[in-house]
Amino acid sequence: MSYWLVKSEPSVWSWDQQVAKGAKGEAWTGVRNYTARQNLVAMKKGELAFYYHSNEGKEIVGIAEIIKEAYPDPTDKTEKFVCVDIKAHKAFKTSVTLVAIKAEPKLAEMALVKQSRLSVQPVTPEEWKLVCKMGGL
DNA sequence: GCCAACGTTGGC
DNA sequence: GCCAACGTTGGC
Repeated sequence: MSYWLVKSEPSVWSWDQQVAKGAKGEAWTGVRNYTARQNLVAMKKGELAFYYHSNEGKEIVGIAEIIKEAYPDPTDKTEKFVCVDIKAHKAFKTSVTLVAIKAEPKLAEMALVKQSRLSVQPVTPEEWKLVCKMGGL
């Protein structure tokens, strides 16, 4: 069981829109980076991912679940990249801001802090537990 | 809106 | 296959 973190600009696709899709979920398309692609491919059905809002908010707002493993991204004309389907799993009671993450020494190694540009990242079990706690879950 | 960090492209 | 130029992301 691996844990992940996916990023979205709320102006493009927000948590609320994801929630509105319900159990059916939505294709997580638009990844055009090979490191992120590798992470997408490694995702297994049923695994969980933090849902992070970049630019606006800069906070983790909830948890999504992978409901379909990697397949070719229909929005990619070059046919090199893949996407997965995810659905909203659980909202945080309180969102965990980037500021709060940076203020927590145990989270200093998070990819979110170290590789801020990577849009699909792995999260360690320790980080997962702590961030869930900070989010009120 | 600026700029640093980083990924990608293309000429050699 | 290196590396300079360029484009993009995302925090501030």
